[in-house]
Amino acid sequence: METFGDLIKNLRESRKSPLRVVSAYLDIDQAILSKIERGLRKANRDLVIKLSSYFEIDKNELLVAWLSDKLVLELEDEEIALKALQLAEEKVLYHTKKVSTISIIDTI
Amino acid sequence: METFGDLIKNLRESRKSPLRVVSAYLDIDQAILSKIERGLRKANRDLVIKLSSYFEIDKNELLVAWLSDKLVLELEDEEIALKALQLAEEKVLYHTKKVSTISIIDTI
DNA sequence: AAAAGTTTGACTAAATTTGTCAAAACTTAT
DNA sequence: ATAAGTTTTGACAAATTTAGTCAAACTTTT
Repeated sequence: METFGDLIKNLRESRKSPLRVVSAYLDIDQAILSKIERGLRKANRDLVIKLSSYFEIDKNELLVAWLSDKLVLELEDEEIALKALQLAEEKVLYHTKKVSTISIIDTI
Repeated sequence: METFGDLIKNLRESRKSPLRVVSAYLDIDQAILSKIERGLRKANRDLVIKLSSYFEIDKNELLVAWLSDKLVLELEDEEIALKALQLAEEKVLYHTKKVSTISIIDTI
């Protein structure tokens, strides 16, 4: 399964852009980009957005790849990982539902 | 939906234990426990395990509640939260499968 | 072998997290 | 009402983690 780092490394190589060029565009040191590609450093949200703009790909698609990687990192080697993910999903769904209910109430 | 903080606060109150007593058992300042209960501080893994032992409840159950809260925190208000959770699930499943495949190969 | 590209590690700076404490604010019982 | 017990708050310092910088070492391409 492709990590965020793999994804942007593949994108960069398919475009034959050297680290030097992409990192200059992103305004970061090329050592950092190299490490991000190999999963040794985490990108931040702004950087992900800049990357989507550089490679001209959908912003949210890249954000999802990046965020999911962050989640997996948080889970580490926990054997309870799947259960935690599922409960987190329920919590997010609950929040969404709650917010939209409030929105509906607000409009009445 | 019940957060990790709510959960342990409810447990503590149902047992009529003051913060002073529980925090002494956990060997932390009671201010920290108070903040953890209200979601202003994050517990760490060891503390969660101590809590499960104090309240005599299943360790993994409490760890799932805690980990899922951490995941939700990581997602913040991202509208792409659900997609990221689902992709993270796929990544975790892939890892698991990969590991077990390697194990099988190793035994041959 | 020279040039271009990538990786590594050491170092500093910045930011975040964690722990401590005491006073303030509540709550409950007398 | 007040005293005692409990919880919350916020300021502060210490510790840990994360981010950025740089140059040398290593690898690949020409």
